[in-house]
Amino acid sequence: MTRRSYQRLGVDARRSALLEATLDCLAEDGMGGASVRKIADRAGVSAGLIRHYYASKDEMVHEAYAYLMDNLTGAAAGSAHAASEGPAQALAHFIAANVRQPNLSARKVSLWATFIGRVRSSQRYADIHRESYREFLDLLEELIHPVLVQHGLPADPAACHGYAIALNGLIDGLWLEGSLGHGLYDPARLPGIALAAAEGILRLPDKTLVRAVAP
Amino acid sequence: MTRRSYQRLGVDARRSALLEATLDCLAEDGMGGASVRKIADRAGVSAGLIRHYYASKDEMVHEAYAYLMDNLTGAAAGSAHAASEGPAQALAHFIAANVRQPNLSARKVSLWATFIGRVRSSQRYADIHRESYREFLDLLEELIHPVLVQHGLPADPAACHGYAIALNGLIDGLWLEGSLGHGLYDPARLPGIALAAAEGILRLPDKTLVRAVAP
DNA sequence: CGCAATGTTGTACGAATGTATAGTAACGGA
DNA sequence: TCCGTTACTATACATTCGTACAACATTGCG
Repeated sequence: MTRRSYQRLGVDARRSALLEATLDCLAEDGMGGASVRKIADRAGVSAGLIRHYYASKDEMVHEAYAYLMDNLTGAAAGSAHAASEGPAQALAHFIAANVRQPNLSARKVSLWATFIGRVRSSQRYADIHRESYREFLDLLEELIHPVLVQHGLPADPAACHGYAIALNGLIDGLWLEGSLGHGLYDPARLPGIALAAAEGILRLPDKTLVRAVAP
Repeated sequence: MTRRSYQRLGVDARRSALLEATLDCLAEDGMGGASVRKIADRAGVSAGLIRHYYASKDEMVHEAYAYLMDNLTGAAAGSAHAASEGPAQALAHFIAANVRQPNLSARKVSLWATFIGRVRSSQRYADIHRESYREFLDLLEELIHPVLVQHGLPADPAACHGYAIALNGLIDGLWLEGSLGHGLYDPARLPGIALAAAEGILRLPDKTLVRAVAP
């Protein structure tokens, strides 16, 4: 019997390769169809290797969830940070980045939904969800506050928190439906819709945010 | 060998019992853990019976998805219809109903997410999703239009459609995060947050919607 | 009351699942 | 160059999966 030749990889490289393969399989087949054999196949390794890096399949899937959420929030936060010509610009870019590629992605929303479906029944998933949600909410609150101050609007912590919750809902919902691409409208309209809605929610003058993302 | 005694049920009763059991199992264990045997157990029948009513497990799960979505949209639409003291009242009640019990439910959002995760890779799921989303969007548009007219705001079809998309995003996002109950804020605040945000999105005078749901 | 129709059960079967483990080969340090 | 370490492969195993099917019991009709 001849044995497959292989290459030894560093711990980090192999682990992230396995996580990527896990996400690929989950996006394609969901929790039901993503077996260790399929994942190993996709990663180009044998099934047994998975247990060399993770105590169980469940543990690997949990890590894949955290990995995905870091990726998602990180991308949008990067957009906000890059556009530092003012508070409104930063907030506008953050919002827009969430409803545009690469965050606007059928693959990502499928993965996100698959994991969200498990939050209720597994503490591990719930912890990861709460943590990434809190991070998103905090980020949003920090972006909102200076914009309100700049326009002389009430910016007490309670108000900011409420606005952050509402904006988070808006962003999540638009990202979600836009990513699924049901064809009922053009996803290119989403940034405009999101920004106009955000202006209304925050009671900002019209076009304050819309203009901030235009070139 | 003694055989279990049983009761013959009408087609409709048995089918809906099986669908309910399917949703129960899906909410608990996700797509991966909801096996034919567990579902049959929950419904109090033997596993073989499922294939008497459905050509395959997949077909049954698909029907369970449509069943769930009908239930969700129907409940909110009922709330809007019941409160017919004016356009603002109807819209406000519709929005509030979506972020309150019984729609605000960890079980329901878990199920919804589990199904959404499969929309991308299965045409059947995609069809059901598109249909229920379109229905929701149309409903929202019909509720928005008279409110805008009443307040002398621009109410052309394009504007209404954009507003409906934004409001749908807001509602979906708040419903989602609120239902998951991460404990980061009190879900009882959600109707107020949602209505205030909706006023902003539609550029309505403050409290127009908030007052409409207060007793 | 008895019979036909069929809703329902229980078992069987092959495929696929997660995990365990023995053995092999790639790589780095001497 | 060789050797020990260990990343990695391959096989085995018990279990569970969806489905198929034959036998049975319940129900309605005559």
